[in-house]
Amino acid sequence: MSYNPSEIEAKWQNKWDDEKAFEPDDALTRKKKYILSMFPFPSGRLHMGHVRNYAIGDAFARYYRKQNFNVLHPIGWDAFGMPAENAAIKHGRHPKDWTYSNIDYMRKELNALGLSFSKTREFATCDELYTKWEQEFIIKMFEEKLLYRESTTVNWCEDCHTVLANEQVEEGCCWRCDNEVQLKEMPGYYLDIIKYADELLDDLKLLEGKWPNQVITMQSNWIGKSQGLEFDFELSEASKAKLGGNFDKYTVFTTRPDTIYGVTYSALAAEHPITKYLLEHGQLDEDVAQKITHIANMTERERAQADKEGYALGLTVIHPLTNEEIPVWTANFVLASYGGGAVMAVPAHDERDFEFASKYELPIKRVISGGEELPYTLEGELIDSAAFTGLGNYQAKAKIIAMFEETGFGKGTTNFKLRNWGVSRQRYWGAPIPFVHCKSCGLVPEKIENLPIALPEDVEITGEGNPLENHPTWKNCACPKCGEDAIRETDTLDTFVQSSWYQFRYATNPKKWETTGIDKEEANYWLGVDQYIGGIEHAILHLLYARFFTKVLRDLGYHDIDEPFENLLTQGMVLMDGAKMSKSKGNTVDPDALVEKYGADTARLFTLFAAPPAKELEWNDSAVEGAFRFIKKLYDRKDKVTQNTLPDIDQGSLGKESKLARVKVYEALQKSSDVYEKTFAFNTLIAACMEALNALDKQDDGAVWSEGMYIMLNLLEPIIPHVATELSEVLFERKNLQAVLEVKEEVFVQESVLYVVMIGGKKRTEIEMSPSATQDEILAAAKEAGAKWLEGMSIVKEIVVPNKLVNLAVKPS
RNA sequence: GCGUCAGUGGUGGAACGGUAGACACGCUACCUUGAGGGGGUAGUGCCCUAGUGGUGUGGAGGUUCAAAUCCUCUCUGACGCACCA
Repeated sequence: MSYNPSEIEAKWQNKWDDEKAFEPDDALTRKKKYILSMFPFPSGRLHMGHVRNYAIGDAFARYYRKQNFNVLHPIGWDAFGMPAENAAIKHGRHPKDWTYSNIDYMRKELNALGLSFSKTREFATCDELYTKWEQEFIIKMFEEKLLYRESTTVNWCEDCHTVLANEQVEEGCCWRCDNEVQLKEMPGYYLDIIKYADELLDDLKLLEGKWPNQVITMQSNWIGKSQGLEFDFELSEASKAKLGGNFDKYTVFTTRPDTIYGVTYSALAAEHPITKYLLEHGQLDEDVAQKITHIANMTERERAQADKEGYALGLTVIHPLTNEEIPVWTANFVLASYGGGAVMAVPAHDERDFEFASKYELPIKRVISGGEELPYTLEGELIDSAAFTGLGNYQAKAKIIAMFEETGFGKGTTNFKLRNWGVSRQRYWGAPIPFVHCKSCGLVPEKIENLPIALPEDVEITGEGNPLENHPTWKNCACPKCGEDAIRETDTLDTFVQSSWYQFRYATNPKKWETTGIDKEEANYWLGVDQYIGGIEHAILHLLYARFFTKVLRDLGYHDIDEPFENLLTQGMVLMDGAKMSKSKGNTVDPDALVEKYGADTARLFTLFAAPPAKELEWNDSAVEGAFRFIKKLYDRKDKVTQNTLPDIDQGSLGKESKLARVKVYEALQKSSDVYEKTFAFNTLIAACMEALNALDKQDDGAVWSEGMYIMLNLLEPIIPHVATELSEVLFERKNLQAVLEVKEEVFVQESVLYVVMIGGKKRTEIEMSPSATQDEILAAAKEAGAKWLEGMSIVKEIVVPNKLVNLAVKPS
């Protein structure tokens, strides 16, 4: 019978369902592996990126199951989010209906790929039971003051009608719709991720060698820790008077306290309270005021692209060390969101300060020696710096900070680029933020026993505003504290909140889902995730948030885990004609059609064979055919097998080709643990199996064939599970899939060893030697064989690499 | 500008510092088939005077008996960050 993938695949998918083959043990006694591929958004259909992601994860899960681990390999749905609402607006379907029917369809698609997911642990993040626990966490975070509500300038996407977190702004545009982001002042809920910035940064060390370097560096840069000095500039008396006595001083931050004697001006952001005061009280010339307002209305990105621009504010401050009076300017390069929105400017040793000072003819004073031109930003000795003159600038930094601390004028401090995570979204299809606004009690969290605060279903979604705002019976409620009339919060949580803790939900036994959010004992057993697989695009967003949530939930007592994802594999994109597959470009391949035509095993084999997982995968129709051909060949060779167990083979009785075939088979077996545990180079493991099959084909010993298939099917089962299980069933009653296979070293013992003879570093000839040959014998044979190239030469050095080669270093004699 | 990663045949890609190009795709020739498809055999980095020849892993140096691999510089590309004081 010839290879019929659809029949075989349906048969085994049903059988696996019946056998409940992929559920982890409830008992937490065996060694465990938690294998997780990032869960999908239920967009409607699977794409090739999903196939790649889940093929990789499934290979790990099946491999470790065969190594006798208790394996948790779950799947779920990242189900809240804008596309559901957009679909509702476009097609008039309710987001809930749209989402759950997409899930039903995509579940079937995943099933057709033969992925070994636990079926009992599946959930969607829009399930009310999931929302319930999430809301509990949010309330606990509020109680611990990790969640707060505040009105600030936020990133606003007009297209999506919602606020965006800093991490969701890419090159000044919305991460989802690419619309330009605007600035807007409005209230919102924030998670104090900065409180965990140090731990998030330090613990990156624990991930070295286990996460891609690139991701670690990106996170480290994003957190952006810098250490320096924070001190106050006292305003001059005249300036205090000008500000109506409302301000005495303001704080600045610098990472270069060693240059403090070179300060020639100070600059404030357009949004700084002092700048604002001057604007609001008409203290500035009208055209200057207009220009400053114009700057304030620009996004950070626009300002970054603009030329340096600033205006003197007619104020002065006192230099804390020299008591000089220093002019205060406002400048478009000073960011309101960092370091208090005010800087000391040292044009001699900072490029921005220099550019600005040059443009506005402000004085420039060198205080660090070195180099010829200004600005000079490298190391050097201090000059013209009072008692610190002559010190190296590195040493001076520490001394100046110490001096400020002693005198109480300032202190050493740390600043982060990381901003607190804004989690409120003005959208319907998300988890409601479980708070109530009460006239007398203020902001009040819901009572835990009232959770979940579920979304009302009777809403009309038009795209104009948040439907929760227009739903009186939902919006109007009683205050959980005083019982008076109150208004429910209508903002919902960022969808990244749901994906920040799903790894803990899977680890909690579904039997407890009604009564427990995260089971501590089970979380401690299953986590960290032993292998996490997903796209590089989450390097900052999801992976940073999930690390943060893990630490917060730990501190709230839900578990004792520090890092959620032990090992991370970031898969490359799937490309067609060099470009990312996308509907808009029309260069997609439909996984359903692929499975229909060739079967799931071919789809999986191709995606794992065509490129190593971390690299981009270029689509190639002919290579898919090639993968199909290999499976077909493997299937056809079942007739070569003569025994239904692993045979004992007398190596001595075999011909040369059979011996070589055994070598290839055992080389593949040896490679397998390396691939799963270290290199992840599935492509080379598949290549090794192809070599083994090619070598088996060159001989006809039934026992060698039986042994070869027994082992190869075991190795290939994680990759092409249907056909490998089918053949294993027919040939070996699946005994080969239960066994942990051992390498037989005697297979590698050869009667003769081929040595390459190199003369002067060039390959010249080969010699065949007995494995017991001494070094002298090998050298003698090499010299004889290479006599032709040794003529007129004298040997200066002789190298013998056992079982590999001889290198004779020569020079003309 | 800064950071990370990567540059190997026509293509995807292999190579503990030890025979560069495994494996696969494509291509060429031949065999099988009525054709197509499928299968099989042989060949396939480049150059030449065709050899047990020369050369070859973006480029230039270096370390080594030996370098795609290690070091220095440089070029190119991808991704990320980007006035962070």
